[in-house]
Amino acid sequence: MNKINRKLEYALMALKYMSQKIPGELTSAKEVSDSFHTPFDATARVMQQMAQKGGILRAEYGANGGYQITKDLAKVSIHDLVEIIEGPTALVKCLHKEEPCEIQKTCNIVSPITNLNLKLTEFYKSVSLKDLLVERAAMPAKKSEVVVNG
Amino acid sequence: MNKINRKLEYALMALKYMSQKIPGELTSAKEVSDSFHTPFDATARVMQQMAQKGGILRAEYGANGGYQITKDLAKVSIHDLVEIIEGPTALVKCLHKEEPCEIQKTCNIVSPITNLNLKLTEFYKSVSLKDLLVERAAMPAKKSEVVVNG
DNA sequence: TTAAATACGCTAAAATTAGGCGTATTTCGC
DNA sequence: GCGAAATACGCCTAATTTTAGCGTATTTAA
Repeated sequence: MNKINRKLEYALMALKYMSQKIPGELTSAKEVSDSFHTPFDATARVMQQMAQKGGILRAEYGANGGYQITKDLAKVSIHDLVEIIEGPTALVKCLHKEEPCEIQKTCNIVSPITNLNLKLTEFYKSVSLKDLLVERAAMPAKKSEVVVNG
Repeated sequence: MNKINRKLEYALMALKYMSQKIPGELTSAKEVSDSFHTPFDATARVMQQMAQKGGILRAEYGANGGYQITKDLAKVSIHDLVEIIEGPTALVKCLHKEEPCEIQKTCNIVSPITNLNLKLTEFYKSVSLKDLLVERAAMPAKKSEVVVNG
């Protein structure tokens, strides 16, 4: 469990790359895929998603077009990004109703899993993209309390 | 990301089931798979792993054999269990050396991912199987601080 | 008008997960 | 002693998910 997939990696790489540019400068998907030797299509797609679904980026069409960070990365959590890239997140499918599990009638761990899922979501919401990606010289560690028992 | 796999589900179901029995009573894999309608082989396998690799369970051979919880579930974390069931855990493969990634030379997110991986591991280590599985009537919530920035 | 860029649906390949089969070993009960 | 029931475990196949690529439409600068 807990493996990061390629799309999320590409998204993080692009965001970090873009966050190091001077604000307002455009970055094309090709520029990112060339810089890191990531597959163009997949790289382009996650940048599209961040522009379309999340509004983290703004797209400029046409030749010389590209993307630009529009949201304050301190206000976007890793949880937000994951939902943009992967859609609704949950430890198990049965937690977002779509698919009732075939053993649900007898399942004895719905409550524990639900609880763990909640705590994990809290954790991911507590980590901003700025925390994660942006280098900060000497900033005091901010603590986020995560309640383990509920 | 963060999806729980079947093996881990079966392990948790078995552990919760067993934790509700009177201490010392044996539970066979068949009993668990019958109770929850989980596939026998997969269910048996995770119970074997918990006995062999982790020492959470003790196996008794032969007819009327079965398993018994031997470790204090308060002292086994969900992180421990995941490693027993899935082996070494990491957000990305390149963190346990085995497989160097093909884009590693240019990768700009090794440090962020490493950091996130560390915090996530801390989180999972802070949740014991007792916290997760055992019903406790009126126990005050214990807080575990997880430092988000490092 | 052409080139470079975003936008996106569709399909195929690759990797991972899940399940099942076969067999060996242990031990209880008859 | 024998058969049944249980753990132990290697191996193989099917199913699912992930990953990548192709094709095409649209937008805009030069």
